Amino acid sequence: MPAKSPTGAFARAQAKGEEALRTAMLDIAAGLLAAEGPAALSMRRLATAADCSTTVLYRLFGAKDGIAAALYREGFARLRRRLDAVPRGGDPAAYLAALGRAYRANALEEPHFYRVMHGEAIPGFVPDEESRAAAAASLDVLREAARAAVEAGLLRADADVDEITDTLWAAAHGVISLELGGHFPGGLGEERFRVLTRAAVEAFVP
Amino acid sequence: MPAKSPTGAFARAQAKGEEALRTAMLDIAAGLLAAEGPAALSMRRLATAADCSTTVLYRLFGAKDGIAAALYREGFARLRRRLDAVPRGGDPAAYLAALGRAYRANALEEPHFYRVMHGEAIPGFVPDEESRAAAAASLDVLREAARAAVEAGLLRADADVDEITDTLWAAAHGVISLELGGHFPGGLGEERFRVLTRAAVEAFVP
DNA sequence: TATTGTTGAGTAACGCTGTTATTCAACGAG
DNA sequence: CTCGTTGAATAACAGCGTTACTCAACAATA
Repeated sequence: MPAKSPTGAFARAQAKGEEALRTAMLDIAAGLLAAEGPAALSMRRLATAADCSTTVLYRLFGAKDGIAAALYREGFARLRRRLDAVPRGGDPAAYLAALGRAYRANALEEPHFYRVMHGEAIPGFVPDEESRAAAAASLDVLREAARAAVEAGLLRADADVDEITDTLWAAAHGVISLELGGHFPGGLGEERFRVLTRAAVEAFVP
Repeated sequence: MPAKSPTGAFARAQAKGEEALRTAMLDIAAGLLAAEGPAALSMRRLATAADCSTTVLYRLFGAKDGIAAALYREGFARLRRRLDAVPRGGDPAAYLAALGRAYRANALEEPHFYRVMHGEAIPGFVPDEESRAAAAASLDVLREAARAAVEAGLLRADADVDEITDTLWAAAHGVISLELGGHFPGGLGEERFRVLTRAAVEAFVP
């Protein structure tokens, strides 16, 4: 095998145009993040992993913030896919509970991603408006589930759907954030998670 | 004034022994954190602000983690003082609401501290068991308020006090964390905060 | 075909970070 | 007076984000 043959992920994706290159680079970054945590997300480390120089990264993402933003959006996109994949059975209450479990599972299976999605991990990063809108849109299916539950008479008819949605999101995120922060010694478990989040649902039961 | 005269905060505290020195250094760190954010918390910056070398910091705190741990505990100590200062009027429900407002006010007035307290801000820092125990103890007054509310018959008698406490904490923290993350465009306001956290209380009302 | 202009990547540097080995000054004990 | 200890400063190491400079490869033009 000739030494000059391009074998890196960078060279392989380079032939397919800039967009493919960006995607490939983001894949590498996501892999690095999931495997080794946010500390491994340095420009040099990333360039080495992709077999290229840091210049390429700056052309593709502008700066490190660009990579952080891409990972932020990727994290919420994964969450969205995860939530969308939850089967909506006939029972709206069971569906809401399943969404909660899926949300938590997504967070715990890739905690580094969850931390990036909530401002931790990458020091100076603040998502722009568009990214935050995309993040909020990841919860569309939750909002729909809340609406369905109201219309099915399972939740109070006079309750605001947005209020329900935000309450549920905050409750789930709050518990998971404290769990990741180590504030529940010995972990939490699905049952305890259900207990600590059920108030957010039950308060809206007529 | 002779140039050799010790005028820095370091020199001033040095005369009072090691513990005073540590306290003074922590004060400087807390000021730097509150004023300029976690990015300003570098060993060199801190040493410069205290008019000493970085060596002193390593003797006092071991490593940067030591400073992070100290700020973590300081943040929760401030929270505790804040919550303890809330006047407990006769009405347990109003007291619980006031505790919630105080918790949020504390977080929003010094958001950098709140971020340090919840793992953000200082990349690699993970609090040890003792620090986390102290953090949990900051909420003792909330636990007491929950117990009082149960005993007053305001909350369900069969409800577990720890369950109520954790539910309230997670609800408040979840809303505030999302608020700091920019997920409520245009901010939140006390009224909206009350709305989004009231489910955590109302679910326990008999 | 020869020349020019453009695009894109690599190198090396700047100033910053956390950390520590080395050096040196001050002080108390013998 | 000398010795040992304590504690602070200096300077160095590797790594960080970022970018100015350099050069090679290719397209367009004369």
